[in-house]
Amino acid sequence: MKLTKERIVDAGMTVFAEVGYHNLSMRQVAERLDAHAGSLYYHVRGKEELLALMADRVCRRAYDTGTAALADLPPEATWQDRVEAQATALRRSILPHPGGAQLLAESPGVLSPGGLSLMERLLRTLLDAGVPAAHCGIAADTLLSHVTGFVLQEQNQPAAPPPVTAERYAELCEQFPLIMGPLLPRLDQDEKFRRSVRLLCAGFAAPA
Amino acid sequence: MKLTKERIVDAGMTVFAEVGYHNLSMRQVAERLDAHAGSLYYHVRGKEELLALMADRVCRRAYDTGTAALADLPPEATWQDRVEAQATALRRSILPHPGGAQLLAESPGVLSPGGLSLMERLLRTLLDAGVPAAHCGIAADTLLSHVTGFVLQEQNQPAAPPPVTAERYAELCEQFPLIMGPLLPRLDQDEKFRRSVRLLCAGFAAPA
DNA sequence: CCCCCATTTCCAACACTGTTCGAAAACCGA
DNA sequence: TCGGTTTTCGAACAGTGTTGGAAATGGGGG
Repeated sequence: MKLTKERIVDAGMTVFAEVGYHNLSMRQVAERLDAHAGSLYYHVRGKEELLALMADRVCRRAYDTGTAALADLPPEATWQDRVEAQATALRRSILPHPGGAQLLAESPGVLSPGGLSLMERLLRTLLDAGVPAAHCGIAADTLLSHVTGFVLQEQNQPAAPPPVTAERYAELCEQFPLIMGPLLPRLDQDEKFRRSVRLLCAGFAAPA
Repeated sequence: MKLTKERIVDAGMTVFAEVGYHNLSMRQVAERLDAHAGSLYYHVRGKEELLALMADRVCRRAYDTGTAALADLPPEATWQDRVEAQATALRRSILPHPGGAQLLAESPGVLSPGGLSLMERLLRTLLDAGVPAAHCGIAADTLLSHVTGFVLQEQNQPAAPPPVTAERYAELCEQFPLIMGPLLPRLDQDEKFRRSVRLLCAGFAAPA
């Protein structure tokens, strides 16, 4: 079948979902299309452009699932709920692809059409909510970069934390009492994300 | 001169500052030490470990410059000032290395000694400030991931924005009126960063 | 039909990467 | 000086992104 920019990005996305960001190679993408690596370069300037297109696609998917999530919201939902819905839609779109946060991070995220759509809708929600107009720009920007930053840490956390000896543990408790102490509740990532978004929203609503 | 983990990390940092994250190769690091690439692997398990060590060093430097910045603060400084000082210290430590945010992003940032130090001190300032204890954990986590997220976008913004045709510009204005509109003041990055940190602080102080 | 031309694909190469491994060298105490 | 350990070399391997010239493919006009 004929090669197309669209089809290349499709193949890139499936390979991406399978092997993750770091192991994604042009040759694998080409192989999935029964083509040779060099052929891709007739349709795409280089790997960077392909990655940028894929990042844009992630943003678009996040936008679509976001509209669905917003539609499912009960009518009495607050604007914080609407913000949270968009944030989790973005997070959920990034998470299934291992290293997906890097993808969004490396390509100039918000300049693609998909990224702009996310930004625009977020600004709309904030303005409609009565958030001080002077805040809205930084607020939306902050929230988006926070989501990618959060998922970045999330995806790079080692699945199995390295074992620590008892003495090493004691040493850590002495050196970092607050971190090790009972102050940090061991929440799962979903809950941590929820709360961090609420925290941001609280900041948005604060007076200038 | 003898090869050492410490010296390897040193060489890695200088090469890193020169060529940036994406072009950093073992062979360049080795060359700077008048050694061959294979020799590094006697002292370091692989590139990942080297990068992790370098990330830790960035955090340590951020910690040190942070203590200096805190010491220079006037006594009437608010706790928001203290938080901002630490945040900008971290940002300033990442910025001079092209792609430095990726370095912190890819290695499990907060688990290294340097990262833990940053976290611990941030928790301390938040607690001393009377921030609700239930907030502090997520707050510190959020702020740190926000800084890396912010610098990530900052460093990946194309230095020269691509030229847009007049019709393309009009199309953008119609599709994204809020983004293109007068609502987003064109601030320089320093000011944007300052405000975003203030925004986060406002959220931290909000009641549960 | 056939030929020609443009679009598209192949394929071999290049320079480079991280990493491994056996051999050579350097070091150091006995 | 010997012997053993620690350290370095140097070549190799498999893989990467990317390029450019040669081959194939596809579709109109004579």
